[in-house]
Amino acid sequence: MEDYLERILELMTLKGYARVVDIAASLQISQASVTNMLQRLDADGFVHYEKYRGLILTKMGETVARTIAHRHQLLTDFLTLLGISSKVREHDIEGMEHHMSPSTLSAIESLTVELKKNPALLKRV
Amino acid sequence: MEDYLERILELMTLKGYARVVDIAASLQISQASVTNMLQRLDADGFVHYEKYRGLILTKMGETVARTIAHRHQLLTDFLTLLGISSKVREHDIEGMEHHMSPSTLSAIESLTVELKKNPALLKRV
DNA sequence: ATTAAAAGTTAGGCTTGGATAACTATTTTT
DNA sequence: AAAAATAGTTATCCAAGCCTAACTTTTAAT
Repeated sequence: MEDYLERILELMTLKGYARVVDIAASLQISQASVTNMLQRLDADGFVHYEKYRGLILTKMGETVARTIAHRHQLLTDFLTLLGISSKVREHDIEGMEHHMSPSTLSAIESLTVELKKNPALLKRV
Repeated sequence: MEDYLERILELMTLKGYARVVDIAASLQISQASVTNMLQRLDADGFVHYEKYRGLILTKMGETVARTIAHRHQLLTDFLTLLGISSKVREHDIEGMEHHMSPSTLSAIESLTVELKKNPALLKRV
């Protein structure tokens, strides 16, 4: 569910709308799976979805999606700083991001800030 | 599967054997689920399992389990250094550990080493 | 040695999140 | 406006991993 919300926000931002076919291509899953999940996201109040007509994020859906996107960015920054290649980085973030608590994330966030100020230390990593 | 191997090694080390009932208690799942997974671990060559009689790790199973345990310890060290409370820490590690690539892990490992040498920086995190 | 308790197993079922195939609706092309 | 192409939906199925209930085996107590 989080992956869907993340991708929907991304498409919305990029193109102004998020179609089933685009979400499916972006997540590399079938359109049928997307339709299915959209019905759940609607039932759970994260999107308003009208069949054949499209969807928009609800207030709540957008808030959640932004939190997820922020988390993703934060992890990207951190792993980039550690010199992890973009492919491995994306794979790892994909796996980890939905399981990390706010306190761990905020610690990593401030660690990243400090590391950016300390290239000497980073060179040793 | 990794969770099982990790816990089996832990019980083996701690008590010299790993019974179904102990694995179940430790992972907080039913005994039935444990039996089921042991059959898979045996089929996949990670343990030798004889029903009603117990189990031992194969060479391969032990190697894998040690790798998993090392990874877990490494993440524990890192998050401890960041000041994450043990409860949250365990929860997060549980979620993340099975999705991290060797390169990310080794970067975090050497980062942890460097951070230990730099308490001034850590204080700011 | 019998019975009771504990441990282990099997069978069958549920949920999540995927898939394919067949169908319907919408959009684009001619 | 009709036909073709694209998009979206529904129905049905699958696998992983968990569950409970019912059963069997082993161990412990009397």
